Amino acid sequence: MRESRSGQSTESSAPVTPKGRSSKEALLRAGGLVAERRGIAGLSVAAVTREAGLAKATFYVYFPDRESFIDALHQRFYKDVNEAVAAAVLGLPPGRAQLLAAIEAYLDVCLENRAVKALVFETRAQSSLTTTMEEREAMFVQLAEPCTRAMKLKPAQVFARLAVALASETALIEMESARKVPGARKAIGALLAAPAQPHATKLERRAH
Amino acid sequence: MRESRSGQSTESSAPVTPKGRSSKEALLRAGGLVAERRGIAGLSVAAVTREAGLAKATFYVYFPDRESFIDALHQRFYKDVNEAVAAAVLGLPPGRAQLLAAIEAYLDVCLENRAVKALVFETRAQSSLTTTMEEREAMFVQLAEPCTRAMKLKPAQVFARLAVALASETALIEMESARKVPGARKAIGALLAAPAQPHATKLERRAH
DNA sequence: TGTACATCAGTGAACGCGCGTTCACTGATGTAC
DNA sequence: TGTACATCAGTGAACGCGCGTTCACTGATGTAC
Repeated sequence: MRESRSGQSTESSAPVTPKGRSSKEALLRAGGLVAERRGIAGLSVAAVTREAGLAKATFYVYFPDRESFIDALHQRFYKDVNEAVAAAVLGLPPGRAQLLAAIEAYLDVCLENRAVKALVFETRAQSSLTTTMEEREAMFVQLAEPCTRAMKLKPAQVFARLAVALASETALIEMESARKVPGARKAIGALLAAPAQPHATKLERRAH
Repeated sequence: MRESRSGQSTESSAPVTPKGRSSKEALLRAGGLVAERRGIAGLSVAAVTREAGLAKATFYVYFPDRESFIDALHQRFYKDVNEAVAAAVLGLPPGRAQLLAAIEAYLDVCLENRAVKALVFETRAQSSLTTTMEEREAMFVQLAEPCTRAMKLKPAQVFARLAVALASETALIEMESARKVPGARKAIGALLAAPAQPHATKLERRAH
């Protein structure tokens, strides 16, 4: 509403000293740990500040309320993903190769941000999404759609959503074993290799 | 812990009169409505009883606690799914046709139980799953695995999970538009038509 | 060097609120004699 | 037919609890003169 200087609505006030910055950082890091252990329902202000070793009231020095804090965690994750994906697809034209490269980059970032990815997955299901959070969610599909379109998969948007779902499920598989699962990554490639011929579903290819 | 007679831990005590049965039914139906509107976090005892037009205390006549109630909703949904899927795959051998038939049946049940399906999707992400709920969740993958195995998709379990993820995402798509989305159903068929040849991911098929 | 002041980080204690749950109780219905 | 009793459904009011949030305040640091 007010936010005179920065314009970032997820921050109560930006810290100006190094100590302040590190406290805010500590809160966000603690948020990741708590989210991993207790999920979104357990992501209380009390739990986060306890984990960070700060007083509850300190939380409100850096974030206007709980929702903004969750949004900030969300935002961070997507910033990481965006950068990694952008770097990975650099120079690749929309199509299967670009889509798979983007998914690979996404999976790598998920592995580095296990805690937050879990939170993202939870948040997705709930109606408690901020408008900005919903927009970030839709981003993936928007990014994938030109690829499915170039692959002549119709309807392109539906295939884009399904591709994102495959990536998301694979991220979960990898989170469970806490490492890359090449079999799963290859599986995505195999499924997305299907030619979109209308009669494909009625044909048996291998079995004579 | 005790539960002398029925052995069903999700019920505080089974109603014996028709009136009692209808009250319990009203609570479960109200639970579905509230879950659809407010999600799992909004599925409070107060909200459910308000919706059902009963006193809060009445809730505890039929359910030992809130968790058991959610579990009961969960259980109902899976019972419906199980029956529909079992009927749909009757006589079909494990394989692509069986898998697609099962998914079709699953999607139909989801459309009839929009509220509860949303709840299931939410619950899946949270750590708050009961043991029995986790078991019900794993059921889908167990059912799909013989099919992916028969389709020579390796690793079969990974493909089974991805197939379930595709079905789940399609259920969400259909819930959003509140009706069947044939394009999405066909898309699943197209993706699951991919032959599992090891080099498939490196080949471009159509583009010369 | 000493002191007055502004700035920012940080906090203990309290607030109201809605939650899940329990309690002691009422009222209706059916059966026994 | 009348009455005593058991059974079950259902409830209003209260309970403690943990939550998010606010308040008035302290302490440390840096700068001005």
